[in-house]
Amino acid sequence: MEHPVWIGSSLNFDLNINPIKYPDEEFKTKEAGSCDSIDMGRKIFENHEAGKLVAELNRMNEENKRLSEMLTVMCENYNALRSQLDDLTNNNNKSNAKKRKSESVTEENRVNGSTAESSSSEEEDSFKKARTGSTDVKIKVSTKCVRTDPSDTSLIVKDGYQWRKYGQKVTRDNPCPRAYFKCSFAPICPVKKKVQRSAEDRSLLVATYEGEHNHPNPSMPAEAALGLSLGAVPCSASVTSTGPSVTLDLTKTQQRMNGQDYSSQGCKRESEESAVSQQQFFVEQMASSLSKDPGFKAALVAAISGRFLQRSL
DNA sequence: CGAGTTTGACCGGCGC
DNA sequence: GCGCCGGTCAAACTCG
Repeated sequence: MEHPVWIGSSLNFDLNINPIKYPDEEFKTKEAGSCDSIDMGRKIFENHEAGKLVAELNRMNEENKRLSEMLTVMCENYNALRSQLDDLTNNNNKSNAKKRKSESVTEENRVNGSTAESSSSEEEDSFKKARTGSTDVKIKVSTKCVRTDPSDTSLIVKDGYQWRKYGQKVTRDNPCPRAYFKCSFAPICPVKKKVQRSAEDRSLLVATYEGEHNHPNPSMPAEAALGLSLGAVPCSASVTSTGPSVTLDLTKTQQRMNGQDYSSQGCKRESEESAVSQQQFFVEQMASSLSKDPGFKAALVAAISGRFLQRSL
């Protein structure tokens, strides 16, 4: 990673840049007194330009603050909506499971009867687990159908996660072998995956996922990961009397992740361990996002140039 | 040599 | 109790 490793929750870039001696300054000292009227005019012009730049910087700073606040509000709204969606999905799953139990529909029939989309997904409770009596532990089961080349014998469904195959079996109702996978991206991830070709349509790979990942998807884009899991990252670029500084206030982010604010949104971490690893992941992603953000770069350049101007006055 | 895959053996649930 | 079946284990094997 080319980005710096930031320790602590608050990042502060203090741009204490040593005054740079411009060739112009040398010219001034050498020929002091010889061109007073020209120097005066230049100084007035520079003061005027610097004033304009400082005003522009202040304006940008205000706008940045306003946008940060808007972003925070948007993310809070998003989290609230997401928790509502989760509740609705859970309720739906419960009713679906009951329905399927009564109808005695096998999973294979359901999959074959699904739409002929190249890729589809749905979630349901494990009625198999319910059958075995362990109704307390609800394992999330989802299926995904992927259309592949029928001549391709590999049972690989690309979903961004890292899987380790631990078994293969030919089942009674399907001549195609079923492969068993465990998630190997995180050592304690409980998710399992079964992949089997559809008996009726050999070009259709049916992947059945059991359980939920306790880690982010390794292939998830940085922006999506940030938006889904963290919300806004408050940051500001400012020019003060003591000099310009760019501050990333991650304390708010941390509060949101660990404190009441975050948990009240229904986004509780599953374990402390995963929370710590996720924090590290997010900090890296934030650094990456900021370094790519042209707006952030512009603000930084403006702050540095403002500092130069102040020093040269 | 270590990590991942293959494959036969084994285990537990279920129906008869 | 027995056989069937799906799921898992683990030793052997392969590959980089």
